[in-house]
Amino acid sequence: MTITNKRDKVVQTALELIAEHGFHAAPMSMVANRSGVAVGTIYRYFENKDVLINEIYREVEAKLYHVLLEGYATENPFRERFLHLGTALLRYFIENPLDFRYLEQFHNSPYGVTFRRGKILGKKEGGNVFRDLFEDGVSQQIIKDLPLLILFALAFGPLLDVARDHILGFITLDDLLITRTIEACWDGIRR
Amino acid sequence: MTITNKRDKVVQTALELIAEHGFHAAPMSMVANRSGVAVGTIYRYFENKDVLINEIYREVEAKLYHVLLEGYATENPFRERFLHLGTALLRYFIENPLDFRYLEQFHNSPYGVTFRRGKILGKKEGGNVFRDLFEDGVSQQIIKDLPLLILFALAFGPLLDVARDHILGFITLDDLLITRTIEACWDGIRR
Amino acid sequence: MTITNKRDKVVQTALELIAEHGFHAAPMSMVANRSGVAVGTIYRYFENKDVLINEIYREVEAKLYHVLLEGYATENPFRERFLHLGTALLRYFIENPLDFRYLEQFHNSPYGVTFRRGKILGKKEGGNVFRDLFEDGVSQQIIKDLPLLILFALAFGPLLDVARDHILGFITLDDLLITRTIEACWDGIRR
Amino acid sequence: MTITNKRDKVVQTALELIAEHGFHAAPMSMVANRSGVAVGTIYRYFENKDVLINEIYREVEAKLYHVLLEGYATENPFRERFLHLGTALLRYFIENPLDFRYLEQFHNSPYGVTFRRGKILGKKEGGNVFRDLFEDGVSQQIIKDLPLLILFALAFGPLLDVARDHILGFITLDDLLITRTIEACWDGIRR
DNA sequence: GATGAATGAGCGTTCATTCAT
DNA sequence: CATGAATGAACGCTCATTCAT
Repeated sequence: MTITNKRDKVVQTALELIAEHGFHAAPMSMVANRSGVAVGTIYRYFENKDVLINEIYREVEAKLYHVLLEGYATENPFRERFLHLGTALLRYFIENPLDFRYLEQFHNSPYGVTFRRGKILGKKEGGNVFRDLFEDGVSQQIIKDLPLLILFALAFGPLLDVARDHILGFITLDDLLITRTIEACWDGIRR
Repeated sequence: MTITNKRDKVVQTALELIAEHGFHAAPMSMVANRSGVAVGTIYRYFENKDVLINEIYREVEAKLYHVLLEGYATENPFRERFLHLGTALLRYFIENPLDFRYLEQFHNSPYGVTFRRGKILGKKEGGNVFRDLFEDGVSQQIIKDLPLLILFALAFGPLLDVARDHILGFITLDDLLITRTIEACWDGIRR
Repeated sequence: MTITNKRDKVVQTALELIAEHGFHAAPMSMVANRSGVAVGTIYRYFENKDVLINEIYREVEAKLYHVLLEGYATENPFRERFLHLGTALLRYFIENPLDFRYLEQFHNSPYGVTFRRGKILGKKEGGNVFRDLFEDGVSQQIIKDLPLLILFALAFGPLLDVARDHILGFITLDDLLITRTIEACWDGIRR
Repeated sequence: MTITNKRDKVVQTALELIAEHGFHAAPMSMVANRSGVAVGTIYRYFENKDVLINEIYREVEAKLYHVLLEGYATENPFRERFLHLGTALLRYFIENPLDFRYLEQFHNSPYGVTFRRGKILGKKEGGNVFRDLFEDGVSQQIIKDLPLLILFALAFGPLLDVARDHILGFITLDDLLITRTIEACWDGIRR
């Protein structure tokens, strides 16, 4: 699936460059070069570098949410829904390390500061899923009665750490390890 | 406690600038200006910007380890030791938000790449404490039999997230919340 | 013949600045200014200052060799060939004092160290002419049997000195003086 | 003969540094360091760097003249006097390569521009020797009737070139070669 | 639409010089 | 006399952005 669309080629190239080496290592001229596009062309599609960076973020986030919600059934029992999301999240990052790295770069930068509030959970559609899930769990007295953000931290914080360690090659996650890790997170939040 | 020593003033200023706005937003000239020092003076104490940045890291890390180990008794039961470290860690970050932010900037940058492996846990004295603790816990069959890095992620990942949320003002941690959060982490790792 | 090409304007400006005042007195910003070009523009054409300096050298050398070889006939008798080269060399420097000064600055600097070996004589086409000529002269027993470098020194050293004195205004070389000087050099090398 | 005098230690160190690597490679702080002296101390003895550099020049020149005039007898025949000076000059440079290199650096720099006029020959005592010698030779019709500077170039230009080649290791001068080179210079100037 | 040459503010770093001790 | 910490102008170079073609 080669990208012919220039705009998308730019997005992809910038994503790779930034994910691998940070914002510093992705001058517009280099993005242009590797995209097979002229510098000026990038500015046709994105007003400036900030806009490009934010746009990439939005696209990655959208892709991620899309995958997370695939096969997610609101009517399933809480535990099942939690395991689904946790597993999908971890798998997505393992399979898309560039996206994971980009998200990390983004969050840990002036760009991401405004978004930080809810990390994986946002404000949009995707966000509500997490929020709904955990509010549901709390009111059903299945999980601990703690502020949402703390529940998120307990549930997903370890997953992100573990994804990073895997991507950096410090550990190797297999199916069993993934399952056991997510169940440990479950132990952390359940009553 | 105003700093009179120029070297330390530079360290403090750079720490603040970087913690708040990132490495980009801390040009040497600005560090100099805000330190009330000439640019050249910085270079008397630090060979270059990289050295300055690494030195700040080392100092923050040392301060943190010192606090963590205060009152830490190897002979105490596992759970007690774990709670001690978790609580000390979280409190330290809440009380030293600049240090927390600096550590985050550092780890999430080319500088920190080499250190990333063990986040809070390192190689030195401090690091062994964490490693020793968890290996102890595993062999005593008190905590889950998982790779160390996963245990670390479960135990401390949420604490860092929660510290960040507090520092950014999204939640307010009080003693009760701190205790409950750390106990939730405990639930995550214990058998 | 005004230069419209920016690259060449930069080369010319840098040549002048360096020839007249040395490498120190030719900061890139000044070269840019006097070229009517922005600093960044220079770096489109030359990777860095070193490259610019070496490139100028190459161009001057090429121009010089070209002139020297104009009308040079390998089949002529030795003495005639020698007089041709000596005269062409001296005349070139008198007519292109900036080139002369540049070559001097270059040779007398870290840049030129690697080239020093053969001063006027090089490795390329031009260089072989000198080498061939003198080896020919030695084997024909027309000139003294001395190491090539000493022959070069005897033959061309005085010409360079004399060119310098002329350019600096300490003497004024006319056709007669040029001829007599070169013939004196001839006396120095001939058997 | 270790130098205890601080002023002289500075002169010696600066001479070495500059001779070997050029003015660039001899920051005052480095000169101070290697001299075992504080930066400020240098400024006690030399108003500024320029003064230091000119002072070193003066000392080297004086040492050189002293050696040249050793055993120089005005009453000797012209040829003998010429050979004496040429030999002494060449030998001095071979034995004091640092002095040679310093002199070259100096002459080929803004500092030396004002002195260039007479290269080896100056204005002072030493200078008169050369001037007197050649004016004598011309009026006695022993050497060619050419401007003094041209005679100097013919007589000493090759010697300097040859000294440089020796110092840089491109040739190795022995007694025979020295003699033959100087006699070739003699051939260049004699009638 | 697309191009890429051109721009220049801004960065990290060096080093001659000063001056309080 | 001697010290060396402190200064800050100046340098080489980068890169986001513009605009004539």
